[in-house]
Amino acid sequence: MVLTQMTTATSKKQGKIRAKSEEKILNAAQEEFIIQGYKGASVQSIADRAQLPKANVLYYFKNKENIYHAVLQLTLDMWDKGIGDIKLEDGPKKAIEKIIAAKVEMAFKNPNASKIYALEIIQGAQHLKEFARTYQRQWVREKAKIFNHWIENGEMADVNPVNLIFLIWSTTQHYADFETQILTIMNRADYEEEDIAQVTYFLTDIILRGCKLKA
Amino acid sequence: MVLTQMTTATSKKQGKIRAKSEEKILNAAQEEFIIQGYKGASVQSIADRAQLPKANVLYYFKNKENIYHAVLQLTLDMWDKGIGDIKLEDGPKKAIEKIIAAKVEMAFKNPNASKIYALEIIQGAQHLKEFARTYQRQWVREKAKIFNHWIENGEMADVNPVNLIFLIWSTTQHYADFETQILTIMNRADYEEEDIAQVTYFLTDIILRGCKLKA
DNA sequence: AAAAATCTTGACTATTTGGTTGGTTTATAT
DNA sequence: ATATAAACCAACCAAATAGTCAAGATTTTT
Repeated sequence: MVLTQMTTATSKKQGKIRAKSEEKILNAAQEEFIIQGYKGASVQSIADRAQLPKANVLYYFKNKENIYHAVLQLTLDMWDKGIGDIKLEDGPKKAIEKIIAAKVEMAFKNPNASKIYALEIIQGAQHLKEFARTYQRQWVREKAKIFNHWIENGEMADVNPVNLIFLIWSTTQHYADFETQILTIMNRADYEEEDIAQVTYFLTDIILRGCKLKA
Repeated sequence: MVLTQMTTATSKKQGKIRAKSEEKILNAAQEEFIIQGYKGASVQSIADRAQLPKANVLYYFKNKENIYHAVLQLTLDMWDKGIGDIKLEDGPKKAIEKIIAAKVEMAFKNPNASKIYALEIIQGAQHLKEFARTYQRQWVREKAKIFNHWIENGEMADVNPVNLIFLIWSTTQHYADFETQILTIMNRADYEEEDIAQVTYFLTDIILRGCKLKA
């Protein structure tokens, strides 16, 4: 399933100039919205970061709200794409490994998407339409059902599947959202490639064991 | 150890009128800052929520930045107070139980503090002074050392203690920060008292087992 | 009860900012 | 080559908003 509500801005396939400008604007906007917040990010600051005059930005996107919606849409698409899907035939061990690996990868490779998403939710999901807000309910229900099957079958520990999903989401996303804090605590300037493997290993190890899927 | 940089606003013990007004303002401001962000929260909107004229708000707090700093300070104090401390003599099991219980309690009882904190960190900790930014490094180092002792002693699984602390922080805080999403997914209007116990049980159970501290 | 300190508030100001306009330049199609 | 459409952009405007001020009201101190 894919989120399909495209904005006018990103839907119509136009010339490559448009595509390129829109991308520059969207990237700039994403950063500004994270750092300054929705209200704090001025169209001028987005334009500056994108190296375009303000009027040009508003030529491609009718108004600020539209820019934000486009950014949000990209974020949701990414979330949707990056979430590891699981199937009954995977069995619990492989399923958990898959979800964790996918989520950690996404957190490290695209922290900004994660941050935009987190900001939006923390602030009350004001800009998310009903559809996007409730979309995950179905996803969680489906996956929970699969986990329950494994639990009833004695293939894993009897833990609440919904909480388990939250646990995996929160721990993985944490490395993106709280990047600033984590780097400060570890006294480092940036994440490195190895961190992905290290974190994936740590989480997989402890969670699998927590689910009685590992000695 | 306590964060001790008090703002002018909260430090000087003044009359009860001042105390009462400041509290009303700070509560209103906390909500506005969460919902609207720093820039988006207008002094007028804070005043409205606090049921005071704007000029009165600015009489108690010189400017908006000051209001925000006071809110942030309260948040940090709470974080500091609410974090379960652990000691070597507790042993790993009790220590983890204590931290989880303290953090879950804080997340459910004071979600707004958690949200303000999360917003600040995600946005790059722009308003946190160096001291506050690096404060937790020491905390984490200390606790990691204790965990390492237990690990070397064979009292628990060989998991990375720093990652373990992040895991506990993220999972517990998640219930506060992503309240909106969690309630939507669970199709509920509000958290209830039992949720605290349920979540505490779930997390303690799975994490203890993940650390080989439970069958 | 008078004086001093604290508190309250409407009115005003300077600045920032989202968005518009209209004219110019550049790219594309015929 | 010429016409048409797309892209560019300086200058402008109206609304929102942080912060000031000065005068009056209330509380506290002496």
